Amino acid sequence: MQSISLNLLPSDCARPVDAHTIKVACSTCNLRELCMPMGLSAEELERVGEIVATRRKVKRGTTLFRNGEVFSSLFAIRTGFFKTCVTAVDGRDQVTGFQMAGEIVGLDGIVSDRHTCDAVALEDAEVCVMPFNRIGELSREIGALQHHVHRIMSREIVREHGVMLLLGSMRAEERLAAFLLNLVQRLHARGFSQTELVLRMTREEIGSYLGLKLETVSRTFSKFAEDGIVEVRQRHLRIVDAQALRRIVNQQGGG
Amino acid sequence: MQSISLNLLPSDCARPVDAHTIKVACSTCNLRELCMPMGLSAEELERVGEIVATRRKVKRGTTLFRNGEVFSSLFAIRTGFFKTCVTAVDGRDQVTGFQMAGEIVGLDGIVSDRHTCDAVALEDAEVCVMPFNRIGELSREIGALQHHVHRIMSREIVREHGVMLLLGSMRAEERLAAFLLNLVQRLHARGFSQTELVLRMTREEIGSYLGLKLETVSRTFSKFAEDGIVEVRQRHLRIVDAQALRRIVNQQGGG
DNA sequence: GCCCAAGCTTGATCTTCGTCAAGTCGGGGC
DNA sequence: GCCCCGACTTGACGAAGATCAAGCTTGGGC
Repeated sequence: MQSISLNLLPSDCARPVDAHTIKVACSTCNLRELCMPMGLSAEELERVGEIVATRRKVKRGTTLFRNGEVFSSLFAIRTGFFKTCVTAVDGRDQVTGFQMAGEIVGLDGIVSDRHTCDAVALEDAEVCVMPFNRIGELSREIGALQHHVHRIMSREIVREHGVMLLLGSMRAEERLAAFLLNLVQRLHARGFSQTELVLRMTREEIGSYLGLKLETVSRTFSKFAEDGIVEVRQRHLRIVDAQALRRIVNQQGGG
Repeated sequence: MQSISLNLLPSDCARPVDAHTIKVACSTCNLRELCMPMGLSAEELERVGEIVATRRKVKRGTTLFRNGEVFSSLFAIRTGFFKTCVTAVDGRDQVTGFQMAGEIVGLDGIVSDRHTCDAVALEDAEVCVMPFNRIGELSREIGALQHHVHRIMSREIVREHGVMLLLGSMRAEERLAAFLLNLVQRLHARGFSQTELVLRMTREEIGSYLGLKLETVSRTFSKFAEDGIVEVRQRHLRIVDAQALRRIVNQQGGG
């Protein structure tokens, strides 16, 4: 099975990169179609590429940003895997999403100029730092970029609607099935297997995201394994019967 | 359940309004500070006001837009009260929010040029129709408008994070307490009482939003009433002890 | 290669909320 | 003013998942 790259990192974790380097990097980046607007002229593509001010490496277990920190940039994930989570005043916290290469984090910070959640690397990662004022300036000139930014934010809103549906009306098996299908679909879109994956997060983190306790996540994995739907060995997962997962998600909650 | 209405509208429900009328309306609208960016020059304010192409009345029980319909405009609520809800393939649906005067609906449609949820008026309502391409054009020229649009979308993302926390980690009493505090706070910001309100939605709709069944919502209201925290008479609510509600929300889920 | 702690699994029991059922209330239409 | 239906309340019971507890697995650090 293909593992998501492990970026063994040198110590320079936030080095500036000159524009030329970035231009080349963006236009040759295989994540281009995930991060960048489509249908740009060569000149526009070059200018949009210059949005990326720096790269930043984030070690596993450390935060890219934290609740309360000043917001100044959005981040495009180049490599690695993140979770974002919000924390209530009483200390409870809730994983609000898992993000992988090509996805954008930091949108939560725009409204109040401060981040309102934490972004934690679940494996060593690298992100492109995109100063938000630079995005603003350039999207005033390049319509496709402006629309792209709007689409990214709207997509996040729609994704969260889906999570609300999941949390509000699905049972444990349905939630986990939906989660696995979503994860494997996104990995597949990045060239990974449709059937095998390595979970980068703990049972507890999955549980937090799905509104379940870690024991319930574990038991549900075991149930799926018994039923021959998946094979589970710790964080290594093989989806044996994706159709069964789809049936589980689409069946009415009531039975 | 409401019948599926096809917007059989009286003819004055989507009437164009000339720019002068709108300019006057927007600049005198007491919702201005909710809808419009702050810190604009008089000239900018006038131009931003021209975004509103038409007004549209939406009768109680009918939809402003529906899942699958082509997206072309955002809507600013002038009067009335809406719910938005998403529907799963199996027919389950989930209320994703309740919107009141000064709030913006339709952001879900940007990503795919189609709406992905329904917006239903819970009381007779009127909205300002703001064609999205016009917003795009003008925000290229007026930086404050551009930032305003970004902030509105980011605010929605952050709001949904809060709902995810609620759905993922709170118990029934905490959910309802958080819901009531949020509702009364938003009403208060619009000049209504801090302690009395009329619920525009059914117990079932509250339950859908909070991931609870209507019986649980009803029982929890009764419990709050027994404890002297609120007075409930059908949809009329008086909050007697807001501090108690805050304590309920902030207490750890575990006890 | 070994050790250890973090993460995971599994079982037993308890709690919360959902389900089903049987009323009651109240506002809109006549 | 009365009727009726949709909305709401309340009770009894059951099921899903939480909690508590005990033991297992494994991979990362030495």
